[in-house]
Amino acid sequence: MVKEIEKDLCDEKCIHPQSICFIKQNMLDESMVYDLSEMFKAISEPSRIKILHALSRRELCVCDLAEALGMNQSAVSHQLRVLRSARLVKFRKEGKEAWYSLDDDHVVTLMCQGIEHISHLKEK
Amino acid sequence: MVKEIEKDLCDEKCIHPQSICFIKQNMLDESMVYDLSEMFKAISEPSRIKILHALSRRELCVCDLAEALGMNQSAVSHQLRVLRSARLVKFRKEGKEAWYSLDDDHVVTLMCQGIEHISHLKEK
DNA sequence: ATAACATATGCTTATATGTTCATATGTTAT
DNA sequence: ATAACATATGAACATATAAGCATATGTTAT
Repeated sequence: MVKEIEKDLCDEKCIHPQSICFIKQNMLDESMVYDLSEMFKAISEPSRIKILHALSRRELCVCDLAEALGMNQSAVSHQLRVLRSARLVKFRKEGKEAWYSLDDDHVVTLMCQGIEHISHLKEK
Repeated sequence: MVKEIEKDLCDEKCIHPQSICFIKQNMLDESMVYDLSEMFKAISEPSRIKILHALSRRELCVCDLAEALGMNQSAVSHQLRVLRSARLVKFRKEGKEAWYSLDDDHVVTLMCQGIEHISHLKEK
């Protein structure tokens, strides 16, 4: 019976059919893989990490971010666009200024866990 | 006194000197940003996500990974190399085969939290 | 209306990275 | 020794992306 299922899921070339069947039965679906990828990609770029970390402390305008992080205005704006489309930050306009803040604390939580993890590795 | 510190840390161009000082005083150091970036980059690539997820279930050889994930052997091998240098997977040789497994449960924990997060978003 | 300013964005360039192909390395069986 | 096999790796190519420049958009003050 189990053999039958394995026969359906695997082809003859399999070296370890059971392993392959097991993986195939437990795979993440494509859209989950895609979303995970997008999320981690969003928080894997050094300048975006700095921006998110800064915003985790307080709401900031583009110009302040640029000045504080030593980036030029255009670069910050481009990265904020990426963070916006990943729904990680939101903003409100106040006159000429755009004040950005985190849209999603959860992602910063992930980032902080990453920080803990790395601090841990460094202690060793 | 506080004004003095701010004067040291900010230049005249600042639009909101206090914000900028605050960020500068609380910045992640460069090496942390770099390490975070490397770690998240390692788990932000679709094929690497699939590989890590598969390995989180059981030890697997290259060929099984390739077959189960529908990738060619070379692509898997290249990605395993990336994961190895990020110290996320380890392997042992057994005859012709190389059996890979996770080196670091913590990173998979991060991945799982990502999955929970996204599932949560999708429910809304 | 005009000037000064804050931000956004299209375009370009430089660089990074994933995949494939061909091949090298190392192992097992005959 | 040779053939078959599993894996690793170098080279080439295609694609993605970050950053800078120039400029557009929208706001405020005069």
